[in-house]
Amino acid sequence: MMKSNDLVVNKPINSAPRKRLKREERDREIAAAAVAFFAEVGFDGDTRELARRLGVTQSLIFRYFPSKAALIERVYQEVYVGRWNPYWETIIADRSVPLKDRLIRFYKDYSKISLTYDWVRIFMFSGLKGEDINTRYLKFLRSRILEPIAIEVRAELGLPTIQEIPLKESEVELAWGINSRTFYLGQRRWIFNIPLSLDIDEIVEHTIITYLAGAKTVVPMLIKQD
Amino acid sequence: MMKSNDLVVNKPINSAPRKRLKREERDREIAAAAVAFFAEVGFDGDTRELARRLGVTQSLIFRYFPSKAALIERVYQEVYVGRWNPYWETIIADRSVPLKDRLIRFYKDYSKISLTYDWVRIFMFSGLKGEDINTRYLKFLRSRILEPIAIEVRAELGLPTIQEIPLKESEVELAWGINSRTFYLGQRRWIFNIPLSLDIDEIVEHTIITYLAGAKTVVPMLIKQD
DNA sequence: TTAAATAGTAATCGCTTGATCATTAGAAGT
DNA sequence: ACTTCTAATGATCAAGCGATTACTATTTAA
Repeated sequence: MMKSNDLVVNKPINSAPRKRLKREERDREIAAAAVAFFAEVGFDGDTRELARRLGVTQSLIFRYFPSKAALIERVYQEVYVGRWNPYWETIIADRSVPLKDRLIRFYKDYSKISLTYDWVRIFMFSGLKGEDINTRYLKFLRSRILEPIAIEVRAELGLPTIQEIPLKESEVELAWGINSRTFYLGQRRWIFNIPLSLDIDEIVEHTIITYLAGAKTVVPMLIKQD
Repeated sequence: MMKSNDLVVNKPINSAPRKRLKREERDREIAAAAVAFFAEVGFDGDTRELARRLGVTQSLIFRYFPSKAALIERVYQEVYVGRWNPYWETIIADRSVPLKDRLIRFYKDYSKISLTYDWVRIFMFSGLKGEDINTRYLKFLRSRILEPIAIEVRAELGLPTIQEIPLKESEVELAWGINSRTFYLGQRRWIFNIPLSLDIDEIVEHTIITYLAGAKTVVPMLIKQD
């Protein structure tokens, strides 16, 4: 809702001297501002307000992006594609390190990206909007991270390999638990506004320990079932 | 976005004979439709579309609710307040039943409410909108469910009571784990559109077993720390 | 110094949307 | 059947918003 003393016009508030940036630089500036802006107010946020925050006219945005939808698409690229670190996938599989340490290391690092204000909120806003990029991202996460974790747990517990007994859905489901646990931290912090009294790193450690303890009890049962 | 063949007028599509309901009945009908509608499209959904789904004119909505904000407030009441079952709180504390069974029983029942399409999505939409009702709800949940669970775990494991050693933040944090785990199921199903291949009841059981196994390992450590 | 190229602006269009109000019509009481 | 009450309608307003276009100002190259 607007306050009555806000004046909505089509130009930036500070009539500072017109700044002329190179096309690529302005492009990045708009994209970055769009990520922050849409993360805050959602994708229904209007382009005039975004322009105001950039100190630029609203029409300029449409000289860089053909439509608001295209701008939003760019935001997805920045957040989903641009922040994935392929090295993560190798951490999980490195059996020269104890599994517990691998998991803790990965999740601490992954949390630094995926538990930021922008990431958490963009992820939820786009999900609620029905964008299939979320679905694709989660499928990617499953195949690159969760299934590998479930496989490593088998090895850790001296259980049959997936060649002998294929991975059960419920084993992957158990691994989702870590992910859901940490992501929920981000939601509490950045969506529900409940400050976390404990350090995230500390919670990650407890989560991994809890997961491994649970897996030790549950996984042997799971793979015996039909 | 509108499709060009949609015709937006200010009257219901089927010009069926005008139906005249009692004030209270229409009130409930609008509120129920608003829950379903806003759960689907978010709170930026427009009142004309809501009216169309009700088979009623848009102006009628404003004869029952003074503003859209008031209608949304009503939606919160329906979802947050109207669906809480006070009996849940007694299940947790009933020591005549094994803790594992109590937890499974509660979470299976709670899931039936809080993992519905409407509930999950309204919860996220209102959270992202910055409504403090989410914060209040989660504080309520913490005091009525999570802290009691942490207390019961102490008793189950034969550990000191909270009179002897006050409840640690990290013990409550561990209990959040169950909740985050199950809520994430709802999000995967109703927001990210990933169908769950396993029965929710089954996942709840695994989650409780995993939690209790983890608690057995972790909680004794936690309460020894400063 | 001048002209071409282009980053940026100001104004405006057309449609959407919350909200209002005078009017219409279905039901209840007599 | 007639009157009264009020649920529901239809038209309309004003503000908001995505998008377009003619114009302006700043670089860059000749």
